[in-house]
Amino acid sequence: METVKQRRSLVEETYDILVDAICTGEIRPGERLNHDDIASRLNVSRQPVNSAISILKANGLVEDTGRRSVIVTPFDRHLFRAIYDFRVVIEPFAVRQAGKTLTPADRATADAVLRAADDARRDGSLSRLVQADMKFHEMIYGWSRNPVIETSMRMNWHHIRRSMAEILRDPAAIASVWAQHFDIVEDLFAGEIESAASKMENHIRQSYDAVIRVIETNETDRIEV
Amino acid sequence: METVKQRRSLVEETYDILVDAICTGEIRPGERLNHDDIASRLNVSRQPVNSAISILKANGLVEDTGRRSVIVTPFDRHLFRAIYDFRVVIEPFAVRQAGKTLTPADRATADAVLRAADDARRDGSLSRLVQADMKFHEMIYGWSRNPVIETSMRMNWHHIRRSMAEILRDPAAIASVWAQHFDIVEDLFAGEIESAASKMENHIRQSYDAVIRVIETNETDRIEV
DNA sequence: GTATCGTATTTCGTATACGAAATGACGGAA
DNA sequence: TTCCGTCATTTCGTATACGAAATACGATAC
Repeated sequence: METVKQRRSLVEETYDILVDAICTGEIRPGERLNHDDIASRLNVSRQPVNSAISILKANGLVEDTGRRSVIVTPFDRHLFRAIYDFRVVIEPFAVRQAGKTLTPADRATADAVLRAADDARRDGSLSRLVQADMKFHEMIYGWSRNPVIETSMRMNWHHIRRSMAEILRDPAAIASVWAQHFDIVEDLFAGEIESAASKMENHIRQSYDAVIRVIETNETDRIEV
Repeated sequence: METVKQRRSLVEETYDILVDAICTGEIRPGERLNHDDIASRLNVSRQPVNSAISILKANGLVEDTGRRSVIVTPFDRHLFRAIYDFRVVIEPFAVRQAGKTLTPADRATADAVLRAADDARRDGSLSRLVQADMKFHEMIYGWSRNPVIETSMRMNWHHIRRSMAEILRDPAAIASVWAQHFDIVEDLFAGEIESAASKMENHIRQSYDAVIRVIETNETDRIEV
């Protein structure tokens, strides 16, 4: 017999919904979060909303204004630079660690992830494409068997998601990104760990350049207080 | 004129107190957190305790049992391995970044931190020594001007604190740790960035070995459910 | 004596209540 | 008209209330 599905608490549900709303831009940077409003919209009381917002605050997705409401932490070019600098180091590290324990059985996972991206490309679904990109990198984190990589990247991905949609608007960029993902997987399963790691490093550097290009182009759109 | 001191909410106060209690071992791994109990002990209502525990849960310091209480996440040798593997990569990275922007004015900060450690050694205060060790590394994170390093290491430090006290019980280890810190600072201000980075890598590897040694020796003490 | 079930008690999650601080609106004085 | 003070309203943080689920305990059957 199997165990009963663990009911998620309203706090967790609320938290996830708010994270998503922030990452998709449904709630804009700088916008206020009104407890009553959110509570009635989600059809819960203010109490779970309050707890969820405490978590968001602890994670830096919203910030205190010193007044009577919190706001969505504004986009910050410096933060993106920091995240990508960080990834340039962490992602190749994850690849090297992954290479140590990888088994042929993991190939199936990789194929599934790559296929999901193909499907999303065909459907032209931007959000599924972002999802697939995240899944690819999370797969590598998982293979690294280092939970610290996974948890420390989780927060970053919330921010990355906030920009990723912009990059993947360009079909050429999409093709290039997934060609690189494919190469990295190939190298990994061929046992060419160092080659995979350095391809990953290049992959991140290129994404970084793309993000910066997009942010600088859209800069005027994004300056909002 | 300076701004009025922002009153901290009971949630934040409670959170900090609980983090501290967990890290010092006052609440043991595996122990349950009783809302009523904590609330009356801290002289607040259950509501801020509830929110604080939600944050602890989101950060992995406590975990759901599926029953009616959360427990302090048990010590996990695998986690320490993961944290130190991670640090072996991140700390030298932080040093390299720090080297890019370091100015002679930062020397004063470094001296203050090193002196604080000396004072703690003389007083034989273990907790202040742990504090000083953390301050040293946080100083480097700060110099790196990469906020991601700082935030991703914050959670890890909670866990590191849970073991650090053990290492620093050995006077020889204390001397060695701080000699290494001193060398790293010297190299950094002499502009020998690569040398500083590689000394940092060795420093972390050695601390890692020390942690593992301590944990393995004390293993029997620590297995508690 | 042991196993099993029913009931009392504890404990948590969520809703609601309440007070304090921030915001906004209005009106009077300069 | 502009500035400032007062009062009404909104909004948040925290406390308390309440129902549901988990645990503890005791009684009954074997």
